[in-house]
Amino acid sequence: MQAARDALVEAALELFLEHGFDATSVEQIADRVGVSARTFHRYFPAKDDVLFVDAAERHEHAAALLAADDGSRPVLDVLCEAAADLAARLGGDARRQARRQRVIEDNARLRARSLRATEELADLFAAHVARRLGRGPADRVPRLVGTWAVGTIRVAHRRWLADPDVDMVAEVRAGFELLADVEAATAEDSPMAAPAAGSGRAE
Amino acid sequence: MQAARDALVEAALELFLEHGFDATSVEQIADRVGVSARTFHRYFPAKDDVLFVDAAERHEHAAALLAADDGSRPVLDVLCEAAADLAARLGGDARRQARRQRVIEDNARLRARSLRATEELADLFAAHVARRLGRGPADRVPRLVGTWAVGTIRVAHRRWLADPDVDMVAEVRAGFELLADVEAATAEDSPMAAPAAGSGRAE
DNA sequence: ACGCTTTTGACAGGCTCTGACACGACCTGC
DNA sequence: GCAGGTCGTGTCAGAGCCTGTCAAAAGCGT
Repeated sequence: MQAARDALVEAALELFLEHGFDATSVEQIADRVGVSARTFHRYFPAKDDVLFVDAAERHEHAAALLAADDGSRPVLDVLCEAAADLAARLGGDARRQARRQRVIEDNARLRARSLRATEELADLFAAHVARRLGRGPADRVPRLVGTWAVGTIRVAHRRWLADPDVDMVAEVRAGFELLADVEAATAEDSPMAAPAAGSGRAE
Repeated sequence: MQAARDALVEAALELFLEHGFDATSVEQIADRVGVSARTFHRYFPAKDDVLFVDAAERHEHAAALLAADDGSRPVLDVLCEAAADLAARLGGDARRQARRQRVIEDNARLRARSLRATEELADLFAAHVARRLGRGPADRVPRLVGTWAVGTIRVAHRRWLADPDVDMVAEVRAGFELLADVEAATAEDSPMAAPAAGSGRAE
């Protein structure tokens, strides 16, 4: 049942905010919804998972965006769009997201796991850059660009968490503007690996 | 006893490589060294900690490097040096490090925690950039640069893990070369936030 | 109503981590 | 020499997370 699942997420969120993540047991969450702890674990393999249900689908959406890239625009622009989309979704359901993030933010283990999710995103981005550049997904440039791109998202996210008035999408775009100068290195026909800093960027 | 502690680390590493992280219990580790499980937990609050003992001191060293910055060189150069130093240490004790990393790499939870450590490093870098630029440590530019810098380290690290022949230090320097174009934005006297990059395109 | 599948609950067990208490070794000052 | 402190360690107990297994119950098509 999707309803029970949602109820569990909601109950968990409330309890986590009320007593803290570690201080609330799976049993308490299950009790509040009226199911057994075993049932909780059938929906969510681990207690943590109740907080990370939507990350997966956000990533799928980003992957779809990247897959739809027809190659008509610079790679960085495509990444920027995907990043902005992710940011919009992250900030979207603001009420729930904010609560969720507050729980995650003050628990080292959860923060770690959240970072893990962004690393997967970085791999996704890297794979796309690699595709566009005709290189391996583990090559230096794709990996770096992918990492920098999601780093930009994460910074926007953290700034938004600290101050809800921040416009995450604008933050992401601003970040990519700052990053945009490496563009020359990611152009399809550039010498690319060329570490010669002097490389004319304005081609 | 430092000896017992080291012995525990060593035994844990062996067992983890042999049976996997989850499949080895604290008791097994303790048994191999000849102490009780309770003693293990006295040295290491959690089983995971046995793998992350040295990260802290690496970070302290990086912090010291940054603190020694006299401001005579561009910030990015300073970050690059600190990053290269970290890379050298990461690749240093190669035998042990490599085993350690192999264990971490094929376990999602440990990967996550490892990322958490690099996030702390990002904050360290961001704080230094902020100091140099006279801005707040949570401001956009410092955070972004810090994040990108440690992202660069992480990419170098991952590439080294995948292929031990990769020179991590060179990898880091190459990464910073690619990133170096944002340098203008981090110069002390630049308009900095100015998103008006010369790049004609965007949005 | 009859089976089939899915969902749920109950019980059992293994593991991690923490807390409380005891024992011995090793100082230290009287 | 000896009382008292501390430090490392062991033992025991307990809470909590997670998993496996089995059985009951609830949908659902026929």
